[in-house]
Amino acid sequence: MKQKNFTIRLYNTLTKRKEPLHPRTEKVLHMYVCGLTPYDSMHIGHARTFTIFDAFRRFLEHLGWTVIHVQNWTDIDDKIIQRANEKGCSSSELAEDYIAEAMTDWQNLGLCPPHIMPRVTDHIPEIIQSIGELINGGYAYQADGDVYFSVARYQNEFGDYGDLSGQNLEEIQAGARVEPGEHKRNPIDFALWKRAKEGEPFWDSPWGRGRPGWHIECSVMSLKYLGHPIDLHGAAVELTFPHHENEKAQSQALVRVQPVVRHWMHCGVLNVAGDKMSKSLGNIIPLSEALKKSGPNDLRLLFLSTHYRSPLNYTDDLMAGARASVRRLSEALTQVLQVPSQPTKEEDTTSSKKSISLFQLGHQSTDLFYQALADDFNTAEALGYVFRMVGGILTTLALEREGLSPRQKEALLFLFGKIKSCLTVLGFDVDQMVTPPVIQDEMAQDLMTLLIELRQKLRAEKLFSLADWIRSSLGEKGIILEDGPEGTRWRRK
RNA sequence: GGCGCCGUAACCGAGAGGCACAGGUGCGGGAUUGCAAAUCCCGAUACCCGGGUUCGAAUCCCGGCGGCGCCUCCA
Repeated sequence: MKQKNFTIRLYNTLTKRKEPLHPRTEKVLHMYVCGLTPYDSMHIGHARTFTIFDAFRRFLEHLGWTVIHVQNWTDIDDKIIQRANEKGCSSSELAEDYIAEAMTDWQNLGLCPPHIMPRVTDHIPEIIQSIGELINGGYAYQADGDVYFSVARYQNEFGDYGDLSGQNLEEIQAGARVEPGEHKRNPIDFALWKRAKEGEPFWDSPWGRGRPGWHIECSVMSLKYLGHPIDLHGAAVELTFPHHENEKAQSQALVRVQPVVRHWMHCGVLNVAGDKMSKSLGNIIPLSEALKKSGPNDLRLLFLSTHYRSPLNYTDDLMAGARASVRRLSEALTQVLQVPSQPTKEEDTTSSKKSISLFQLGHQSTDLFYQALADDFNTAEALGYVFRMVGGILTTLALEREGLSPRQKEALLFLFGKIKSCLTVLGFDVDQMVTPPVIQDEMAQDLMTLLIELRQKLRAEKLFSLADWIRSSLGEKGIILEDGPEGTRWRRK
């Protein structure tokens, strides 16, 4: 698979079209993804966004690309300061705590760590230097300890402000506001440097004590680690304006390359039962909370079963559906693992034909799988092809109860390999799907085994009411027993 | 109000001129099962509305209606 040469087409927010992904060096993608502002726990909306970029990265890597993945921590900002004040700790303590927590969540979700995760507070000198350059270039001005970016001045020279978010200057102008205490020449100008108020954390700068504005950190850090033009810049759509529009203007003013980002990839937001997650609605679902009920595979399936640009409306039913889908995958894969030890029957014309069509199913579905991903990363369609292979396996196994021919066995194992490979490309943990559940506590594990054996003995004695009582009692504890031909297995509900 | 996205079965969700075989979840019937579960088979239900273009429209165009996002807090 590594030698496959696909043209990868991806919707570009800047041009509003699907375009071939053209990195500046062939098969090397410089990818910057806007990361978290660590002022609170990571929630499932973040998880969706990061899962999408994680899967996209794995897809490219699987095709033999090198992806240089940079994702920042915006570890100083107004929300962090406010939160730290509420909690009575310092901004950096607060940020570090949430960064540590997010890294754990990140791992639990099964995400590849980005190669570089720069913190804003580690880049203050670079940021100050860049702001200085913008002032020298005439793109920025000081006002009472603040430094603002002059959109009008930028627009004069580059003429593309508003292109990314699809707005013209008048429209932006109409909506622009000036906060009390700001000294902008023009309401659409935005802060590069904010003067520190009483009690706020600060860094010394040529313009006095303060901290970076919201957008400059991404310009500075993306350029520092990725150079330019940056091949792909990603985040959720809601960052398109103002964040990315402003970031793009600053970066272009800094390096005078247009476009400084070749491809903007934005994914849709996640809503909860129709509403945007917000503190006032109290409907924020922390990732750690979601991971208590569902495994990383379940969440990943949920996120990838909708096209990345569509909004995703999270509900418990939908989550349960995703969990059931993963169970179907596990079921099929687990069953194939038992194929080698199943009785073999003689090869004949029929079994040979059947195995050929299974091989075809595998080849064709895998092909379509990659094509779907190459066409604007359509994971929803791609997963459909995986499930076609799953159907092929389960149907064959159900139909050939009395035995499989050698070639049929081969074909099933071939499908297993294809499914595993496809799922791995998207970042699923296939090993976890085929691993029976374990109990960490050894004693508890022994008791469980004992209970199952006891129940088997009761069933052998036809003491079904007792056996059923054990099963339903365990059911109340969230443990489901399944009696199959190979014995009884258990799983968590 | 401006800009953008969207409307496909009970639900989720692909498809973008050529028969609605996507796929998943759920539901009904059957097989299997001591009974369940799991699995298999069969089944039901869908292209928001109205015009237009076309031999042919879910798909393209126009107009409605409805929903969502952004419009300086946002992943």
